[in-house]
Amino acid sequence: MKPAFYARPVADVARDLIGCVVSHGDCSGVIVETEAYHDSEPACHAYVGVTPRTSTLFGPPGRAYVYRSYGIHALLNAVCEPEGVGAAVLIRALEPLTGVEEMAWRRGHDPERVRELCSGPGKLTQALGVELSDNGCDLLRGPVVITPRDTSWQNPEIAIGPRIGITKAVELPWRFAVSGSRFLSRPAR
DNA sequence: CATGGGATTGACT
DNA sequence: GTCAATCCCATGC
Repeated sequence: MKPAFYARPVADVARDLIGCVVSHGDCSGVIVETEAYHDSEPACHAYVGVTPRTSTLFGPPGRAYVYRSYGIHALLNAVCEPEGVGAAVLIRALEPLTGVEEMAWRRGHDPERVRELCSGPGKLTQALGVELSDNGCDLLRGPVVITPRDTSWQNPEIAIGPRIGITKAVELPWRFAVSGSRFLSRPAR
């Protein structure tokens, strides 16, 4: 993934991240679901402006924004658009690729039930072992890395719809998911 | 300094 | 379908 990839409109990056691979250590998965967030709309954390929490979002693109949700889960985002704009793509679901045994162990699950390993934004960070300390890490250098689509994922069929689990700016069609994938947090429209 | 809410999940009725 | 867990941090006094 080139640095310029992330310095574009966040919804474009969200769409183009579908099919790319997220890795952490020996564990990895193909991105099958994303959502875009931008400081111009109230569902985005960056809507309130630059604070200690949102400084990562306004920082250089191509970094990880990791935050704690509901006091329990870590959620992984890729910071987008030029520095000074607060925008990021939330990674919502992965199709497990490598390190399945390790991910199942972290999730306290049977490795056979691959479908439930990374089918949600909180699940995939737990499976990969991504934590709050990974906030701000360079997605080109790691520890969390995103790499381009494999040849088998060159032209995924993508379903577009409204974002999930938010109460503001509910109408924006900024959720992107692989049509018919069995690894989504929720089925695509 | 106190308070309230949340980009979720899993357990339970 | 309902609901609690749990903690960071933005906001307001």
